[in-house]
Amino acid sequence: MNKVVKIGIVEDHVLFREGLRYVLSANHGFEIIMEAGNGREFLEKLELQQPDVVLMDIDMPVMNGIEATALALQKYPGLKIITLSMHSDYGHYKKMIDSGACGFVLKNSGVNQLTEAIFEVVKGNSYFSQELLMNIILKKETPPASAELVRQLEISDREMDVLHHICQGLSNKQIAEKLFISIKTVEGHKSKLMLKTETSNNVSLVLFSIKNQLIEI
Amino acid sequence: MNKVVKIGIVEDHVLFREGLRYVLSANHGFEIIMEAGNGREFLEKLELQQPDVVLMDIDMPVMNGIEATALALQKYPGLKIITLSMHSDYGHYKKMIDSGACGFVLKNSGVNQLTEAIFEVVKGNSYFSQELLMNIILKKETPPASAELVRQLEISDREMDVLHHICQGLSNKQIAEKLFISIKTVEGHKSKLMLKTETSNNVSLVLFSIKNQLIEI
DNA sequence: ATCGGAATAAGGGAAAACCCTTGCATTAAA
DNA sequence: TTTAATGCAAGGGTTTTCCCTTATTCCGAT
Repeated sequence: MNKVVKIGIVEDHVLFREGLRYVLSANHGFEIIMEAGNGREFLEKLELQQPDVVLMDIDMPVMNGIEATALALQKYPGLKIITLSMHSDYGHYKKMIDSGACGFVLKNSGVNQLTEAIFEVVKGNSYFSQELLMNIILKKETPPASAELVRQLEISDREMDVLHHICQGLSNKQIAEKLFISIKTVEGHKSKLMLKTETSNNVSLVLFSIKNQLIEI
Repeated sequence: MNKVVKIGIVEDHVLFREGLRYVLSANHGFEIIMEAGNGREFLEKLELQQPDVVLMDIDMPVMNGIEATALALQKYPGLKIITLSMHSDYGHYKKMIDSGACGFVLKNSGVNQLTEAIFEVVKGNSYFSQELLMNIILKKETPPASAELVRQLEISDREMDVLHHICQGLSNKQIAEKLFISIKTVEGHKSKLMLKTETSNNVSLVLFSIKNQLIEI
């Protein structure tokens, strides 16, 4: 299986496209058989000839890469489409995956990565730039420093105890029994918590705690 | 910069360790200069000689890889530690990152990946197995199909209306005013919701809704 | 046409939550 | 040592929620 990989480039920036053609041509395993400046143009040219692998930009005029990918795969399910974008956020990643792309390489990656991505998808695997994946994971991590917030709001240890129990869905009575204090005391702590978090009832207090990662759910 | 990379292996399964030594030795750029069966043993041997790169298992007797990594880097900050584990979940990933590991390769990966990881960390980069990262991202995606669940629980449209308002932190009274119905009706819907979701109060109902993605927060 | 079931709406009374206030102990400042 | 501040605990009274029951409408089935 050492035949030449036929590649299509869909990218609106002419200079970038030319650079891409140049660096990929250096590899004798690749042959660029098609170029398009937007999704619509790509779909038209796709009727004439089908590449093995398509390098697809996302942001393009007339028709973007997300639509183009979905439509192209509808007609030619065997196509391997690698997203080539500068966006490394989850939204773009998700949309391209949903459209059927089997790879995602960032524009600021080296040629090596792109080359590897092409080889991987030809083999039937998927390839996603490490940088992209790590970026997504990092962004998904808890943004606010919860311990920090607890200090800022001046929530005491005992109040945190009560808060944890509230966020388990326990009633004041149940919490009182668990902590060996009266219901009234639980209510007292809860009132303080609602004051400090500027919430008005049980639910909004729990929502605040979840949103600000004061508790785990 | 073409000198031989000195490698340490910390892994409690002897067979796996031997296999690892064998496949890595095939590469003349690598030299295995140390092996240890657990974190404690590794730290002791580390006093005698320091590898460039350490392949570190997580689950080990006496001292696990998380502790060992943190302690080793405390004393030898220049060490490059690559986690070598079968666990591809976020928890293990996070703990090893926090301990200071600069790479993570799954045990069921090929030698190529491990080799690349070693080269990358030697260059000062980090390396994380694509499989691991994708697994983390996939697991973080909303698991249950919420629309499905709504149908399963036979939650009516009106009940969903009420649920949405409850999950905004509104009181029954406020919801009643918004929906132009009496408080009693709101309570009725809420009771039905609690029955269907098997929850016992406002908070547990909200928690259930969040966990099962019935609502957005 | 009528019957049964489900969704919607609402009432009464009991239980729980909420709000305000007080007492007490510990700690820090005057 | 007194004073002030803070966290914890709890009571009284009002409001809200919870639970059980009932009425009405709509709709599909007999």
